[in-house]
Amino acid sequence: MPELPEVETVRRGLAPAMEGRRIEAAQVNRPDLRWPLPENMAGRLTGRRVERLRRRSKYILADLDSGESLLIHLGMSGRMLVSGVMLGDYHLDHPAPQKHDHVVLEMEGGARVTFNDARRFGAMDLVRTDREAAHWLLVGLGPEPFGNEFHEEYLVERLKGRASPIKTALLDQHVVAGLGNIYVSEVLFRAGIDPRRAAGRIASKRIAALVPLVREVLSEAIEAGGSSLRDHRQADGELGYFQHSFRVYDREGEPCPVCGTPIRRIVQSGRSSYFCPQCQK
DNA sequence: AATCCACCCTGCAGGC
DNA sequence: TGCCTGCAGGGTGGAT
Repeated sequence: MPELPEVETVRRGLAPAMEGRRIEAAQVNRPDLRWPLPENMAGRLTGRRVERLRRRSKYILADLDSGESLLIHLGMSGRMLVSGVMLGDYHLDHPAPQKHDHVVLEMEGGARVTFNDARRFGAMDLVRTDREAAHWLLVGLGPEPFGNEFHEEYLVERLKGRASPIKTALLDQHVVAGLGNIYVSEVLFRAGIDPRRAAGRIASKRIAALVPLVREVLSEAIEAGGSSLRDHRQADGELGYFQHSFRVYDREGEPCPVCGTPIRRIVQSGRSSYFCPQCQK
């Protein structure tokens, strides 16, 4: 369930169950997800204390007291479910094992964290924390949308001369890290930019305006606990609710919330884009 | 460097 | 409790 807001929501949901606690047992049910899992993963996790849970782009990093970090990517369908903890006034019991439960961590304190991923586009790896920036999955990533390195001049410069559509450019994790198919459509709607326009031919002022809009959309989505499409859930089983705030995504044929023109769906680089043909030029 | 697109895998909805 | 197609929030790798 993975764009930046969903991953951040998962991180926040896992933190109380994991941070400061030891992994008492680790069960690894298959040798690979999208790529092979690291050598002796269960052994390298067992007995280790999770010092911190961090997020970089769409990755979660669990820093262990061994000097390694567990790198987690949810792919398209990955979930991290917490059980055996209190949620408000009631206790979340451990569910029966599900098909596609690939990794199960039993935490000190009684919590269980289950990684379930039907499509197996997700990934896990162990990396030395002090060398994580050089990890092959992280090394080329662009700046964090909320970081200081993501600013107007940067984005204008980065997109200068690019012939690819602005939709494709913003999906490129080397340009800015963490946006995905939903939030790019939402950002471009708010910016009034047609997703088909060549990135390098859009006025600098309009490109610059994307920076605060990216932050605005992502902030609102995080605040809402992410988006729950197709039954995806937060770590505690709750549903995010930003999907109710989509202005164009997944709304083909519905009236534009601004002008009433039917929202259009097109395919770009094999993925759906949604936009208002009247408001976005 | 930029761009295109086949591919990885399973599940589900919709049409027949 | 059919069969088939298309679609799904991810990203890589090879070709051009």
